[in-house]
Amino acid sequence: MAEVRNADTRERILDAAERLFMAYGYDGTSMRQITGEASVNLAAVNYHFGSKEALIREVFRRRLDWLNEERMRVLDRLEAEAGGQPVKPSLIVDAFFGTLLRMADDEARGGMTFLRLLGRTLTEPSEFIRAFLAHEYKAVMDRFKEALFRALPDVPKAEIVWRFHFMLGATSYAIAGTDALRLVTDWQIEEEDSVDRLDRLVPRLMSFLIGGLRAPLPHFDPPGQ
Amino acid sequence: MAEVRNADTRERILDAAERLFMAYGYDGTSMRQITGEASVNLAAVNYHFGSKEALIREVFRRRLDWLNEERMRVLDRLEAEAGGQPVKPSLIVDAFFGTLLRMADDEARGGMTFLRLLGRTLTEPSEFIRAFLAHEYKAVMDRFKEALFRALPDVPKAEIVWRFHFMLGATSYAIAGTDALRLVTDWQIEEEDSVDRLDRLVPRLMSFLIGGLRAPLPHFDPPGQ
DNA sequence: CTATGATTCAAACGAACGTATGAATCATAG
DNA sequence: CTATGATTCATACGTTCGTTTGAATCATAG
Repeated sequence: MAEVRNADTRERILDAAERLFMAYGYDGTSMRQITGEASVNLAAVNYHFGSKEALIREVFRRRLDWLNEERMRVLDRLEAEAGGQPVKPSLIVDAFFGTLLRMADDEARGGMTFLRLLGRTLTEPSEFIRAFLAHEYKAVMDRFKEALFRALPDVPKAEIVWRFHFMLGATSYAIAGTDALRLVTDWQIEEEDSVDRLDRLVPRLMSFLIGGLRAPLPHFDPPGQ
Repeated sequence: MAEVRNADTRERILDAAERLFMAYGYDGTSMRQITGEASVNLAAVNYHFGSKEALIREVFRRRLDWLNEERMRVLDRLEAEAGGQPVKPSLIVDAFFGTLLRMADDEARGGMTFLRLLGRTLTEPSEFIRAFLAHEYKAVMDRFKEALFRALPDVPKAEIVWRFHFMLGATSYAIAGTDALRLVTDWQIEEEDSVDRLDRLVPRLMSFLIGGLRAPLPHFDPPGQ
């Protein structure tokens, strides 16, 4: 029995789908674009993955499995080194967002293409995609929220959750790419070539995130508290 | 000659399109959905607007024209009150992002629906939409960047532009709505009802944004500068 | 009332969509 | 070599897409 799955076809489809979903979105990318770019037959996607929905789930799973496990490993190590004490907030933020951003340099794990796809997809309209991501992210989110709760015992938990949310947004934009940056600027990012740009993006974004996370607490004007 | 355009049909189409584009995205919303929800004939969109592309442009123009003019007016007033001195960064940020967020309470100007649409659209894959938004935003962006340059003379301009970008991302996520928040939390936002939620979101987000904007500058590790 | 132009309407267009089918081709086990 | 099951392939299905058409309806000007 010949049971060896042709890994090459599967990978070629996943690579093409990753790139096209990043560029044109889920609804904006057709099966014929994907199979054309991957140089495989139109029926190959349904044969190997079952459907377009199942394909994009696999596109994400292929990268997110490793990413979220790596995030857990880094946080494990930080907590072990802290030996019972809470981990510093900046280290927790770096474990979550820094680990993500450093994927950009790792072409074997999707590199910048996957990062931009992920950045765009968190606001993706398609319900099933957001539901899928929420499910994939649940465990790692809970771990990191808990770590932040312990690291910032004086900050109300609701406030921490909101700031985590804000940090996700800032990061998504940052990695959604230069296209979105066109909203803010029209000059090419001056004196910086694109290799340099990423090296500088990480510390830039980290400063911003930590500054936001550690900002003075808001006070609510008229009614509540 | 009967030259009075039926404003009712146009407005009903725009309202339906705004709501549906918010919920399902541009590619995910069909003309038949829009005209069905608006209770108008299928051909009405092409008759009144020309095409689906022209329709979504009008959806945005209807709201953004006022928003960006209002932002300019607020900044005008702040600069007049400062009388030559630079305006405080927190006031500039509030003029830009606070003015946006306060639209949520103004149902006549789109309210929360338009805000969520805008939040989602800044990462919209469709090239022509981002190009259109960049064009619509150019003037107001330039004004606010200039104001921030003057307010923060010690911060490199490239740094300010990036941080503006990060602030846009955090805000987009915040207004893209509770759906995206599901990534971070699964509990209903506790003790807060949805009316209360918005009143608290604004000071929460503002604290975060100012904290990020005023964070210590990053230093770039190995090579450059 | 009549004429005119704006608007609405039902119906249809060709193109593109995701998916399914059954035969052809391939690699391997026996 | 033959048999088997995995994979590829060309082709087609039924649906939905955005847009167009030409007649019907409406409101107003003269």
